[in-house]
Amino acid sequence: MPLAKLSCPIKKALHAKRERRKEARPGELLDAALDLFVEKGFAATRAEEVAARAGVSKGTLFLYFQSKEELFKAVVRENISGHIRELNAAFDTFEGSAKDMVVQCMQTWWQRVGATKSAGIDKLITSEASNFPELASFYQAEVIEPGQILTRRILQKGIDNGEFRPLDLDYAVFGIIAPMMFLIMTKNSPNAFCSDQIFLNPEKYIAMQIDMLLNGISAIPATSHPIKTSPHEFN
Amino acid sequence: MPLAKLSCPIKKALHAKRERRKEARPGELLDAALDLFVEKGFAATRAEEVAARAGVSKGTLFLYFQSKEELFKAVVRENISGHIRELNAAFDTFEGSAKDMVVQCMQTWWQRVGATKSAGIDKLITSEASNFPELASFYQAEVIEPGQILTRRILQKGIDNGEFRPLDLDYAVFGIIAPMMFLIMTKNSPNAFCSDQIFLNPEKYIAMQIDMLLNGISAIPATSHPIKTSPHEFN
Amino acid sequence: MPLAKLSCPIKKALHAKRERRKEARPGELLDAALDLFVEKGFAATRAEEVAARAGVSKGTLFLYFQSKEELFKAVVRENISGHIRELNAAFDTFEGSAKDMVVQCMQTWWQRVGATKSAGIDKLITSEASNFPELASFYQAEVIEPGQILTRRILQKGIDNGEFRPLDLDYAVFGIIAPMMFLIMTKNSPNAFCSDQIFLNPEKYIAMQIDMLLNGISAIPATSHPIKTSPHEFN
Amino acid sequence: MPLAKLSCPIKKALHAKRERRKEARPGELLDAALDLFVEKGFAATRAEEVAARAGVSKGTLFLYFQSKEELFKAVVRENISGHIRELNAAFDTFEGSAKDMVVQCMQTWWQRVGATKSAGIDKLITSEASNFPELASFYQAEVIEPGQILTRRILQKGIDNGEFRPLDLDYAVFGIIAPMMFLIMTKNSPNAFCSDQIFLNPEKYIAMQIDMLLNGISAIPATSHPIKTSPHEFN
DNA sequence: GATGAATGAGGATTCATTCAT
DNA sequence: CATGAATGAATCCTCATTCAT
Repeated sequence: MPLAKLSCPIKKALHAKRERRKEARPGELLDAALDLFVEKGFAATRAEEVAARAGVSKGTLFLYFQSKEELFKAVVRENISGHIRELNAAFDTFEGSAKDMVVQCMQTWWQRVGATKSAGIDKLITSEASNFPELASFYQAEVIEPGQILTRRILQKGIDNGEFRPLDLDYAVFGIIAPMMFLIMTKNSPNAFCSDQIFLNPEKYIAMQIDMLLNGISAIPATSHPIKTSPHEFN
Repeated sequence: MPLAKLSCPIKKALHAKRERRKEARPGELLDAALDLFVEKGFAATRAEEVAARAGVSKGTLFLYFQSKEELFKAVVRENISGHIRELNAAFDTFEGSAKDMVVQCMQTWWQRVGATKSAGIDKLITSEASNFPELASFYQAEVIEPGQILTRRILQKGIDNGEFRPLDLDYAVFGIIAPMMFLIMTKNSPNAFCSDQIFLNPEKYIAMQIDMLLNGISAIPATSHPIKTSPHEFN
Repeated sequence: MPLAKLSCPIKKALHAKRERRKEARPGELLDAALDLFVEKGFAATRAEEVAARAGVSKGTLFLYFQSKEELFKAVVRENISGHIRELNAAFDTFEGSAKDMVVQCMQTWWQRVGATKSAGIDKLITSEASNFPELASFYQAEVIEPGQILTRRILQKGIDNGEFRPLDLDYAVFGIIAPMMFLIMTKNSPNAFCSDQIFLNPEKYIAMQIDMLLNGISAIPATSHPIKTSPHEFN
Repeated sequence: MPLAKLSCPIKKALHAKRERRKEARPGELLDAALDLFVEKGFAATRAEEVAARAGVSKGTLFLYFQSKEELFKAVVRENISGHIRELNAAFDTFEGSAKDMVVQCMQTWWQRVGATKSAGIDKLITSEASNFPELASFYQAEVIEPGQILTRRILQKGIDNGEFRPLDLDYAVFGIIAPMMFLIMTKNSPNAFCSDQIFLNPEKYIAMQIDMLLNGISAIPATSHPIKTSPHEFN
């Protein structure tokens, strides 16, 4: 009604914008929800807040998502998507050494996934997995396993061509995965890990982890270093 | 006043046997709370549920803890402070090499902290930190920083005596911390990481991580391995 | 989530017809709250009861008032501020004698304030003041002091023009205020003061009080009547 | 147990004190309850607080009083007692004039009743009457009516002997009662009436009220002063 | 009798969800 | 479709009352 009587161009612009928005609503809601779920957790995020951040009313949220739980699931499903698939495809055509591939894979993953909001999903899942078992298995199938398979392929290639020493791949994959997951956690749990003194620069962190991963920290590395319970035990 | 007016026999039957065990209550409540907080998160855990699991009534919980939040803090204090302090003390009297110390430290930490219920708290914190800023800084001061300092001491010792090559300690510490945090996450987010096929054996995982940490994965490790953006980039 | 799972016809029947009358709600709630607070006191009045009397649900009450205490304050603000201000304004333009003004003021106050539900608030305050210090000072500033100032102005005028004998105004004001407060108390504590036999007619009561106030009860009044401990003491 | 092994005199003293106390308990509880009920109201007073102030445990309170309501009733009944009866008896043997009697009665009542904790009962009743109808009628019968009868007797005597002009006693009694009730209210509702600036001296207040009651405030009192709606009305 | 630990009904408040406009 | 007023189940917490010691 306010704009009803004037048919100046601005009105059309507004309507056009609203039209476009109509299409975009679910996406805006998902974005807002992602932010808030990551920041505050599922339970502590209020539906109204999500709506407000998306610029719509509470009612509209429930127009697009049956419930807060469904919204949560949609957020996860929407964001888990094909990043890993994409990395896998890239691997198929990659020409360099396995070492380069490790470097490339970790750096690229960070740029395309870890540094984006999507990474918040990983944190979300770890927090809420037990309250949403079905989501957890979805995540398992969509992210965890493909990620492990990709990692495994890279390591296998390095072993095959003599770049890497023989490794138990079931466990070695976590040499790559663990530091990246840890980075996500620190990035997405602002108060938990990052005091003022300790603040990670992601690129430097990744570089260092790659360095340690490939070369270890020992000055004179032993190719075979059997770990056993040391004779020097803690009291 | 509630039951005051009916003094029929059924009333007595309604009351569970009232045991008076003032000394034991707080501990039982803390145990119950730890279980539930770890399992479901802070917000999703109802006060009454905690009480029920401890075998007491709602009211009794609030007899010992001013609020649910205070209960949470008490759980944290009870379960995590001291562990790191203990490890630090152990370090002071340790005789072996820095490598042995790394091995020992990671294995001992796992046995004494990581494998226990307490470790669930670490996962909890990452989820709830933003909703409880003061708790987060408490955790920061009590756990994160002491842990980093201990790790740093060990690495420094190894560098000093030539066991380890020179390292940027600010980042190298995460070579030890990250895999352990990752292990906690997987252990305490049962559905998120551990499908039926992929199930970690913690000791084996730790051994492998130590192996990679000390020796890296390269067949012919380069003592200096500058990481740079590879010429072979992903598409 | 509550009713989400049952979508049987009975569900619709459970919902009372939902009327949307945003403008009207606060007023209706304030009226209901006034009634109940006056009748039962602040603490003994349940929020849900107020809502029910206003014809809305519990939740709606908290939509308009942040808390029960805020509701209480709103009731006070709505009902008592302004009355005294109004009387003060009336005084400014009053033409008659001071005596007439006393008469007029007491009668008008009764009609406009004392006889209305608002007066129940005055009684309320005396009961709940100690539990709501900030409310008490609000009341003090908004009602008590302006009331005293008005009373004092009237008496001063009468003294100045020789209608009244010289009086210690700090205390004389209560010659007017006390009987009116007493009237409020009796009117709003139905069981406490008004048995079947003894039932006050307010207008007659006020007339009588005015008569006694202006003329006293002595047959041959002494202009100066120093009160001292009488030689005839009670045993 | 702490004192079990020493049989020094101090132990006996403690026991002796406890013995004596046992008799006094209900009285101490009633005193504590009176204080707290007057100060905070019925609902806002916690049973435990009453017990604590009486120096006993929560359980003990319910040993002597079936419920908080019964405690309240006992407090009222205990304190309403024979003050008025006493004043009535004093009147029977009083020798002085009716004027002296008014003076005496008001001053004595203040000293023996108004200034004591018992007066808190009057405030209590006005606050809680509607929640405790039975108490209200008890109060009515024990306090209000005897008080009015006494007042009436005094006034009647003054009229009979020509000291007072003819009065409608049904209303004139409140010329004496109202200021006293008002005084009680102000004294027992600390925050409601007494700001820093306005603080009543009871004796001075009573003297002034007596002065006004007996003599009025007019400079030239008219024995007959018919109150009617003045031609000068407030706007 | 006295104690105070334990109980649980009750009440304030929140917030996901509904639905009249 | 969009809105936001209205709803009421759910949850934290209090405190009168009970009862084992």
